[in-house]
Amino acid sequence: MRPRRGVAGVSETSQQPDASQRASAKSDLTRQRVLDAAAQIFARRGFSGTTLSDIAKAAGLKTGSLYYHFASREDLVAEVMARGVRQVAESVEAALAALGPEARPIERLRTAVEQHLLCLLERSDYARANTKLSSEVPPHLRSLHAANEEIYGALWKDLLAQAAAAGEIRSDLSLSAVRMLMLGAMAWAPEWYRPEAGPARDLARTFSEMTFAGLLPLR
Amino acid sequence: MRPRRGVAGVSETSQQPDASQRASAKSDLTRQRVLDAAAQIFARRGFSGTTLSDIAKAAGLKTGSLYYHFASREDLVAEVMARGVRQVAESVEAALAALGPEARPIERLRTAVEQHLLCLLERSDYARANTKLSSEVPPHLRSLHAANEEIYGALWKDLLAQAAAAGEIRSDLSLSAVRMLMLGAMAWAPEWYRPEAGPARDLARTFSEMTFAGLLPLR
DNA sequence: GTCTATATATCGATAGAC
DNA sequence: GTCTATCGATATATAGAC
Repeated sequence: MRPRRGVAGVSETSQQPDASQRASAKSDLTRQRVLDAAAQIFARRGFSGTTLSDIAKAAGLKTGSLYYHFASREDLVAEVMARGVRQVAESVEAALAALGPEARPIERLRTAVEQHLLCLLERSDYARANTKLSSEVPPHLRSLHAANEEIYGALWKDLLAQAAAAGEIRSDLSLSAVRMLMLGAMAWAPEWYRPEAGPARDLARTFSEMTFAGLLPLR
Repeated sequence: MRPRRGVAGVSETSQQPDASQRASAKSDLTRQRVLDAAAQIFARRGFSGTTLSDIAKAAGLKTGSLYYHFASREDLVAEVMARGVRQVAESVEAALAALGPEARPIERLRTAVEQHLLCLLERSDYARANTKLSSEVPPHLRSLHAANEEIYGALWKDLLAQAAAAGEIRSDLSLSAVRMLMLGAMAWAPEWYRPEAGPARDLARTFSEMTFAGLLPLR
């Protein structure tokens, strides 16, 4: 049987909260283990390079057992992707919040760039899996996922629009082209980045320097 | 039976050049049709999203017939990828040659950027297929392909190194990081670019402007 | 909840007729 | 050269024991 989900699976009127919570806790823990394994493997081998048996083995289960936790492979993929967007969004939003309300738009934009890239490179298997999966996944899953990406994309539109409105970035370039080019450069980074070549922080700095000040010699 | 390849399949001592050329021409034409169909479909649906029967159908053949022209799916993929790198390299090299020998390094670099992106966006299914496949393909194929990419990568290393040596771009940034970030931004572009949003030339201009002059207001 | 066993589908690849 | 037919491997998914 499949466990009830929603509202964290906790029955509000239960007389034995401990028992019901413990039962749900075991299921949730396994489910989490499966998701973590899936995110890690999807991030490395991509959508079609990853089978359910790969994931089950990494999570210490047999393939058939996955269907207790997920209705289908698509459902599992969709949840990994949703978590991926959410983790990046939360990372970036937290860093922006830490800047405080008096931060200038350009500083907020630079913070977003560096956090997005750091999250992708060294913080989250889910984030890496999401970017990789989003370019491989069949149209059906892609459109299911579009709404999540849209919300995060709106944050970037705002950051760029406000920087432009404040005159802190150029206004003669298409902001949507700029946004996609920046996100693209970062999305591709996990494909070639090797930690041995240097810390991710340095790469993030290089990227924001190149993006904001450009490659031409400083005047 | 498989047709002889190499030296364009033409027998130098044949008494009936017409006949032998016509025979090889038919095979070569079909082979070309298969490759074109494969490049187009791989570019759109990726490695695992594309089956041999998809390709055969698009080329007007049955699946089994593909094996007359290619020994395996891997061989077909490898040839599509090899052509992809070659087409981009030839596009860029032709544009560089057209600049003439007196062109300054920064101008050569800008030309390479714009040609690379244009080739990816609107010139070549093979180029698009190659970038998409290279991030999906199993390790075995990836290393087979590494040598081709290495050669093209060397062209970019040269362009950047010479621009830096001439003092025409900044020397305080890691050139290899810069190179990969630029190639990555362009590699991702086919994923989101829609011709309705504007000509590819404009996008190429936006990218080179952003890369060289940066997003900060012009001083 | 997880297991084993199996149904079902599909893909890459091969063999042989034409 | 292309076809039809089919083999063998592997993947997702299901059923039922424990």
